[in-house]
Amino acid sequence: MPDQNEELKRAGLKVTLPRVKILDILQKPENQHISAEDVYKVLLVHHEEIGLATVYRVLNQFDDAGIVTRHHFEGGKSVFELSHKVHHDHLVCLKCGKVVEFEDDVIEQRQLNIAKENKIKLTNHSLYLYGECEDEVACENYRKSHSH
Amino acid sequence: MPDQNEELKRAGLKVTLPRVKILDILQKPENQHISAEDVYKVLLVHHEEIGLATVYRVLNQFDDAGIVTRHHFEGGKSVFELSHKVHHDHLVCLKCGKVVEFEDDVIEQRQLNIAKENKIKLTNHSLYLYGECEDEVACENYRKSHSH
DNA sequence: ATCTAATTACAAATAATTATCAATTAGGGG
DNA sequence: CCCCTAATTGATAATTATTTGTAATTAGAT
Repeated sequence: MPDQNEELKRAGLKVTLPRVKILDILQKPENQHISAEDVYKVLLVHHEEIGLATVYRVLNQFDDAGIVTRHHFEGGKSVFELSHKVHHDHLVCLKCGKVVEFEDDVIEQRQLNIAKENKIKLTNHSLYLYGECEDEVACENYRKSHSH
Repeated sequence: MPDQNEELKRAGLKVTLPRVKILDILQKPENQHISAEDVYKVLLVHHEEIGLATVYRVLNQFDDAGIVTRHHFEGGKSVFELSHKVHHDHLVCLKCGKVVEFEDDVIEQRQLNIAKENKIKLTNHSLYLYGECEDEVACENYRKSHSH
Protein backbone atom coordinates (compact mmCIF):
# COMPACT_ATOMS: atom_id res chain seq x y z
CA MET A 1 0.00 0.00 0.00
CA PRO A 2 1.87 3.09 -1.19
CA ASP A 3 1.90 5.98 1.25
CA GLN A 4 0.10 8.06 -1.36
CA ASN A 5 -3.04 6.24 -0.31
CA GLU A 6 -2.21 6.93 3.31
CA GLU A 7 -1.95 10.62 2.53
CA LEU A 8 -5.41 10.60 0.98
CA LYS A 9 -6.93 8.70 3.89
CA ARG A 10 -5.33 11.03 6.39
CA ALA A 11 -7.09 13.86 4.58
CA GLY A 12 -10.41 12.05 4.83
CA LEU A 13 -10.56 11.43 1.10
CA LYS A 14 -11.46 8.12 -0.42
CA VAL A 15 -8.77 6.47 -2.52
CA THR A 16 -10.11 6.83 -6.04
CA LEU A 17 -8.44 6.50 -9.39
CA PRO A 18 -8.66 10.20 -10.28
CA ARG A 19 -7.10 11.25 -6.99
CA VAL A 20 -4.30 8.68 -7.15
CA LYS A 21 -3.55 9.53 -10.77
CA ILE A 22 -3.46 13.26 -10.12
CA LEU A 23 -1.25 12.78 -7.09
CA ASP A 24 1.00 10.69 -9.31
CA ILE A 25 1.31 13.48 -11.81
CA LEU A 26 2.04 16.08 -9.17
CA GLN A 27 4.83 13.88 -7.86
CA LYS A 28 6.78 13.99 -11.11
CA PRO A 29 9.69 16.42 -11.00
CA GLU A 30 8.70 18.04 -14.29
CA ASN A 31 5.24 18.89 -12.91
CA GLN A 32 6.25 20.64 -9.74
CA HIS A 33 4.29 23.77 -10.65
CA ILE A 34 1.42 22.77 -12.86
CA SER A 35 -1.96 24.24 -13.77
CA ALA A 36 -5.27 22.35 -13.63
CA GLU A 37 -5.48 22.51 -17.40
CA ASP A 38 -2.03 20.98 -17.77
CA VAL A 39 -2.81 18.20 -15.29
CA TYR A 40 -5.80 17.44 -17.48
CA LYS A 41 -3.63 17.37 -20.58
CA VAL A 42 -1.21 14.92 -18.99
CA LEU A 43 -4.15 12.70 -18.06
CA LEU A 44 -5.30 12.73 -21.67
CA VAL A 45 -1.88 11.65 -22.83
CA HIS A 46 -2.06 8.75 -20.38
CA HIS A 47 -5.51 7.92 -21.78
CA GLU A 48 -7.17 8.44 -18.44
CA GLU A 49 -10.82 9.38 -18.90
CA ILE A 50 -10.97 11.95 -16.12
CA GLY A 51 -13.03 15.10 -16.60
CA LEU A 52 -11.59 18.60 -16.30
CA ALA A 53 -14.14 19.43 -13.62
CA THR A 54 -12.87 16.52 -11.57
CA VAL A 55 -9.32 17.79 -11.90
CA TYR A 56 -10.35 21.19 -10.56
CA ARG A 57 -12.37 19.58 -7.79
CA VAL A 58 -9.59 17.25 -6.72
CA LEU A 59 -6.99 20.00 -6.77
CA ASN A 60 -9.21 22.11 -4.56
CA GLN A 61 -9.68 19.23 -2.16
CA PHE A 62 -5.93 18.70 -2.08
CA ASP A 63 -5.47 22.40 -1.40
CA ASP A 64 -8.00 22.32 1.44
CA ALA A 65 -6.30 19.24 2.86
CA GLY A 66 -2.91 20.91 2.63
CA ILE A 67 -1.62 18.31 0.21
CA VAL A 68 -0.94 20.96 -2.42
CA THR A 69 -0.35 24.69 -2.38
CA ARG A 70 -1.97 27.02 -4.88
CA HIS A 71 -0.01 29.85 -6.47
CA HIS A 72 -1.13 32.76 -8.59
CA PHE A 73 1.72 33.33 -10.97
CA GLU A 74 1.46 36.07 -13.57
CA GLY A 75 -0.85 35.11 -16.40
CA GLY A 76 -4.19 34.51 -14.74
CA LYS A 77 -4.28 30.82 -14.05
CA SER A 78 -3.47 29.07 -10.80
CA VAL A 79 -0.63 26.59 -10.53
CA PHE A 80 -0.34 23.90 -7.90
CA GLU A 81 2.57 22.21 -6.20
CA LEU A 82 2.86 19.48 -3.61
CA SER A 83 3.14 21.10 -0.21
CA HIS A 84 6.65 20.97 1.09
CA LYS A 85 7.44 20.79 4.73
CA VAL A 86 9.53 23.95 4.54
CA HIS A 87 8.22 27.28 3.35
CA HIS A 88 9.76 28.78 0.26
CA ASP A 89 9.20 31.47 -2.34
CA HIS A 90 9.58 31.43 -6.10
CA LEU A 91 11.82 32.91 -8.75
CA VAL A 92 10.38 32.55 -12.25
CA CYS A 93 12.01 33.07 -15.62
CA LEU A 94 9.46 34.78 -17.86
CA LYS A 95 11.11 33.51 -21.02
CA CYS A 96 11.47 29.78 -20.36
CA GLY A 97 9.12 29.32 -17.41
CA LYS A 98 11.74 27.79 -15.15
CA VAL A 99 10.86 28.04 -11.48
CA VAL A 100 13.50 28.23 -8.78
CA GLU A 101 12.44 27.75 -5.19
CA PHE A 102 14.27 29.72 -2.54
CA GLU A 103 14.05 30.58 1.09
CA ASP A 104 15.47 33.61 2.82
CA ASP A 105 15.31 34.00 6.57
CA VAL A 106 16.19 37.66 6.43
CA ILE A 107 13.22 38.41 4.17
CA GLU A 108 10.94 36.28 6.33
CA GLN A 109 12.01 38.16 9.43
CA ARG A 110 11.56 41.59 7.83
CA GLN A 111 8.07 40.62 6.76
CA LEU A 112 7.12 39.75 10.31
CA ASN A 113 8.49 43.08 11.49
CA ILE A 114 6.58 45.02 8.89
CA ALA A 115 3.33 43.28 9.76
CA LYS A 116 3.91 43.88 13.45
CA GLU A 117 4.69 47.56 12.90
CA ASN A 118 1.33 47.88 11.19
CA LYS A 119 -0.50 45.91 13.83
CA ILE A 120 -1.50 43.14 11.50
CA LYS A 121 -1.10 39.48 12.36
CA LEU A 122 0.52 37.84 9.35
CA THR A 123 -1.33 34.76 8.12
CA ASN A 124 0.47 34.18 4.84
CA HIS A 125 2.28 35.93 2.06
CA SER A 126 3.24 35.57 -1.55
CA LEU A 127 6.55 36.59 -3.00
CA TYR A 128 7.35 36.01 -6.63
CA LEU A 129 10.47 37.26 -8.34
CA TYR A 130 10.30 37.50 -12.11
CA GLY A 131 13.23 37.82 -14.47
CA GLU A 132 15.08 36.38 -17.39
CA CYS A 133 17.78 33.70 -17.41
CA GLU A 134 21.20 35.19 -18.03
CA ASP A 135 22.29 32.10 -19.92
CA GLU A 136 20.16 32.47 -23.02
CA VAL A 137 21.08 29.12 -24.51
CA ALA A 138 20.11 27.20 -21.40
CA CYS A 139 16.96 29.29 -21.18
CA GLU A 140 15.91 28.47 -24.72
CA ASN A 141 16.63 24.77 -24.20
CA TYR A 142 14.55 24.73 -21.07
CA ARG A 143 11.68 26.46 -22.82
CA LYS A 144 11.70 23.93 -25.64
CA SER A 145 11.79 20.90 -23.39
CA HIS A 146 8.99 22.15 -21.16
CA SER A 147 6.51 23.62 -23.59
CA HIS A 148 3.17 21.90 -23.26
CA MET B 1 -6.14 72.72 -18.14
CA PRO B 2 -5.62 70.28 -15.27
CA ASP B 3 -2.48 68.20 -15.54
CA GLN B 4 -4.64 65.10 -15.72
CA ASN B 5 -5.22 66.01 -19.34
CA GLU B 6 -1.51 66.50 -19.81
CA GLU B 7 -0.90 63.02 -18.45
CA LEU B 8 -3.29 61.54 -21.01
CA LYS B 9 -1.74 63.48 -23.88
CA ARG B 10 1.74 62.47 -22.83
CA ALA B 11 0.57 58.87 -23.12
CA GLY B 12 -0.76 59.51 -26.62
CA LEU B 13 -4.37 59.14 -25.49
CA LYS B 14 -7.11 61.50 -26.47
CA VAL B 15 -8.77 63.41 -23.66
CA THR B 16 -12.19 61.82 -23.45
CA LEU B 17 -14.83 61.87 -20.79
CA PRO B 18 -14.45 58.19 -19.81
CA ARG B 19 -10.70 58.52 -19.40
CA VAL B 20 -10.90 61.73 -17.40
CA LYS B 21 -13.65 60.36 -15.18
CA ILE B 22 -11.79 57.13 -14.51
CA LEU B 23 -8.58 59.00 -13.76
CA ASP B 24 -10.63 61.13 -11.37
CA ILE B 25 -11.83 58.08 -9.52
CA LEU B 26 -8.38 56.56 -9.27
CA GLN B 27 -7.13 59.80 -7.74
CA LYS B 28 -9.47 59.57 -4.75
CA PRO B 29 -7.71 58.33 -1.61
CA GLU B 30 -10.40 55.73 -0.95
CA ASN B 31 -9.86 54.19 -4.37
CA GLN B 32 -6.14 53.64 -4.24
CA HIS B 33 -6.47 49.93 -4.96
CA ILE B 34 -9.62 49.39 -6.96
CA SER B 35 -10.90 46.73 -9.34
CA ALA B 36 -12.34 47.42 -12.78
CA GLU B 37 -15.73 46.28 -11.54
CA ASP B 38 -15.59 48.72 -8.64
CA VAL B 39 -14.53 51.60 -10.89
CA TYR B 40 -17.62 50.79 -12.94
CA LYS B 41 -19.81 50.82 -9.84
CA VAL B 42 -18.51 54.23 -8.81
CA LEU B 43 -19.28 55.52 -12.30
CA LEU B 44 -22.83 54.22 -11.99
CA VAL B 45 -23.26 56.06 -8.69
CA HIS B 46 -22.09 59.24 -10.43
CA HIS B 47 -24.64 58.53 -13.19
CA GLU B 48 -21.95 58.31 -15.83
CA GLU B 49 -23.08 56.15 -18.72
CA ILE B 50 -19.78 54.41 -19.33
CA GLY B 51 -19.71 50.73 -20.24
CA LEU B 52 -17.82 48.11 -18.29
CA ALA B 53 -15.88 47.13 -21.41
CA THR B 54 -14.68 50.71 -21.69
CA VAL B 55 -13.52 50.65 -18.10
CA TYR B 56 -11.45 47.55 -18.77
CA ARG B 57 -10.08 48.99 -22.00
CA VAL B 58 -9.14 52.29 -20.41
CA LEU B 59 -7.49 50.63 -17.43
CA ASN B 60 -5.45 48.47 -19.79
CA GLN B 61 -4.40 51.53 -21.74
CA PHE B 62 -3.44 53.26 -18.51
CA ASP B 63 -1.46 50.19 -17.52
CA ASP B 64 0.35 50.11 -20.87
CA ALA B 65 1.07 53.82 -20.55
CA GLY B 66 2.41 53.34 -17.05
CA ILE B 67 -0.28 55.56 -15.55
CA VAL B 68 -1.54 52.74 -13.36
CA THR B 69 -0.09 49.52 -12.01
CA ARG B 70 -2.01 46.29 -12.01
CA HIS B 71 -1.92 43.97 -9.01
CA HIS B 72 -3.17 40.43 -8.57
CA PHE B 73 -4.29 40.30 -4.97
CA GLU B 74 -5.82 37.09 -3.63
CA GLY B 75 -9.38 36.65 -4.75
CA GLY B 76 -9.08 36.41 -8.50
CA LYS B 77 -9.69 39.90 -9.76
CA SER B 78 -7.08 42.49 -10.66
CA VAL B 79 -6.83 45.76 -8.80
CA PHE B 80 -5.30 48.95 -10.12
CA GLU B 81 -3.51 51.84 -8.50
CA LEU B 82 -2.02 55.04 -9.83
CA SER B 83 1.66 54.45 -10.46
CA HIS B 84 3.77 55.97 -7.77
CA LYS B 85 7.22 57.25 -8.40
CA VAL B 86 8.67 55.03 -5.68
CA HIS B 87 8.39 51.27 -5.63
CA HIS B 88 6.52 49.67 -2.78
CA ASP B 89 4.89 46.42 -1.75
CA HIS B 90 1.57 45.69 -0.08
CA LEU B 91 0.24 44.43 3.21
CA VAL B 92 -3.42 43.47 3.03
CA CYS B 93 -5.91 42.71 5.80
CA LEU B 94 -8.03 39.79 4.63
CA LYS B 95 -10.87 40.72 6.96
CA CYS B 96 -11.40 44.42 6.20
CA GLY B 97 -9.49 44.77 2.94
CA LYS B 98 -7.27 47.57 4.19
CA VAL B 99 -4.08 47.92 2.17
CA VAL B 100 -0.85 49.26 3.67
CA GLU B 101 1.97 50.19 1.34
CA PHE B 102 5.50 49.62 2.53
CA GLU B 103 9.01 49.59 1.25
CA ASP B 104 11.94 47.71 2.68
CA ASP B 105 15.43 48.18 1.33
CA VAL B 106 16.72 45.08 3.03
CA ILE B 107 14.14 42.90 1.31
CA GLU B 108 14.82 44.60 -2.03
CA GLN B 109 18.52 43.96 -1.67
CA ARG B 110 18.05 40.30 -0.72
CA GLN B 111 15.87 39.80 -3.76
CA LEU B 112 18.57 41.10 -6.05
CA ASN B 113 21.08 38.77 -4.43
CA ILE B 114 18.83 35.76 -4.81
CA ALA B 115 18.22 36.50 -8.48
CA LYS B 116 21.93 36.97 -9.06
CA GLU B 117 22.81 33.73 -7.29
CA ASN B 118 20.48 31.93 -9.67
CA LYS B 119 21.75 33.75 -12.73
CA ILE B 120 18.48 35.42 -13.49
CA LYS B 121 18.20 39.11 -14.29
CA LEU B 122 15.35 40.46 -12.16
CA THR B 123 12.75 42.38 -14.15
CA ASN B 124 10.06 42.75 -11.52
CA HIS B 125 8.56 41.11 -8.50
CA SER B 126 5.41 40.93 -6.47
CA LEU B 127 5.30 40.72 -2.71
CA TYR B 128 2.02 40.66 -0.87
CA LEU B 129 1.67 40.10 2.84
CA TYR B 130 -1.72 38.93 4.05
CA GLY B 131 -2.99 39.03 7.59
CA GLU B 132 -5.64 40.25 9.97
CA CYS B 133 -5.83 43.56 11.82
CA GLU B 134 -4.99 43.14 15.48
CA ASP B 135 -7.43 45.89 16.42
CA GLU B 136 -10.68 44.10 15.64
CA VAL B 137 -12.91 47.10 16.22
CA ALA B 138 -10.98 49.30 13.83
CA CYS B 139 -10.91 46.44 11.36
CA GLU B 140 -14.66 45.98 11.44
CA ASN B 141 -15.23 49.73 11.09
CA TYR B 142 -12.93 49.87 8.10
CA ARG B 143 -14.69 46.95 6.49
CA LYS B 144 -18.09 48.57 6.92
CA SER B 145 -17.03 51.91 5.51
CA HIS B 146 -15.33 50.41 2.51
CA SER B 147 -17.72 47.66 1.48
CA HIS B 148 -18.83 48.21 -2.07
C1' DA C 1 -16.63 73.88 -39.87
C1' DT C 2 -14.89 69.57 -41.83
C1' DC C 3 -12.92 65.23 -41.84
C1' DT C 4 -10.82 61.11 -40.24
C1' DA C 5 -8.78 58.17 -37.16
C1' DA C 6 -9.44 57.24 -32.40
C1' DT C 7 -12.80 56.03 -29.26
C1' DT C 8 -17.04 54.39 -27.44
C1' DA C 9 -21.30 51.38 -26.26
C1' DC C 10 -23.29 47.25 -26.70
C1' DA C 11 -23.39 42.62 -27.57
C1' DA C 12 -21.17 38.55 -28.12
C1' DA C 13 -16.93 35.77 -27.35
C1' DT C 14 -13.38 33.72 -24.36
C1' DA C 15 -10.88 31.74 -20.46
C1' DA C 16 -10.74 29.86 -15.99
C1' DT C 17 -13.35 27.94 -12.67
C1' DT C 18 -17.53 26.31 -10.17
C1' DA C 19 -22.25 24.33 -9.64
C1' DT C 20 -25.77 20.89 -10.84
C1' DC C 21 -27.27 16.35 -10.99
C1' DA C 22 -27.82 11.71 -12.53
C1' DA C 23 -24.93 7.69 -12.65
C1' DT C 24 -21.14 5.23 -10.53
C1' DT C 25 -18.13 3.48 -6.83
C1' DA C 26 -15.32 2.96 -2.36
C1' DG C 27 -15.27 0.73 1.62
C1' DG C 28 -17.68 -0.32 6.16
C1' DG C 29 -21.22 -3.65 8.23
C1' DG C 30 -23.47 -7.89 8.01
C1' DC D 1 -17.98 -11.74 -0.17
C1' DC D 2 -22.10 -9.00 -0.98
C1' DC D 3 -24.90 -5.10 0.05
C1' DC D 4 -25.76 -0.49 1.12
C1' DT D 5 -25.11 4.33 1.41
C1' DA D 6 -22.69 8.29 1.26
C1' DA D 7 -18.92 9.97 -1.38
C1' DT D 8 -17.34 10.65 -5.86
C1' DT D 9 -17.43 11.25 -10.73
C1' DG D 10 -18.47 12.88 -15.63
C1' DA D 11 -20.98 15.72 -18.60
C1' DT D 12 -22.67 19.90 -19.11
C1' DA D 13 -24.61 24.28 -17.77
C1' DA D 14 -23.60 28.32 -15.21
C1' DT D 15 -20.52 31.90 -13.39
C1' DT D 16 -16.95 35.19 -13.08
C1' DA D 17 -13.50 38.14 -14.92
C1' DT D 18 -12.09 39.97 -18.91
C1' DT D 19 -11.58 40.76 -24.00
C1' DT D 20 -13.04 41.47 -28.70
C1' DG D 21 -16.02 42.74 -32.85
C1' DT D 22 -18.56 46.25 -34.78
C1' DA D 23 -21.31 50.03 -35.95
C1' DA D 24 -21.95 54.57 -34.26
C1' DT D 25 -19.86 58.61 -32.10
C1' DT D 26 -16.35 62.13 -31.15
C1' DA D 27 -11.69 64.57 -30.37
C1' DG D 28 -8.81 67.35 -32.39
C1' DA D 29 -5.85 68.26 -36.52
C1' DT D 30 -6.48 70.84 -41.09
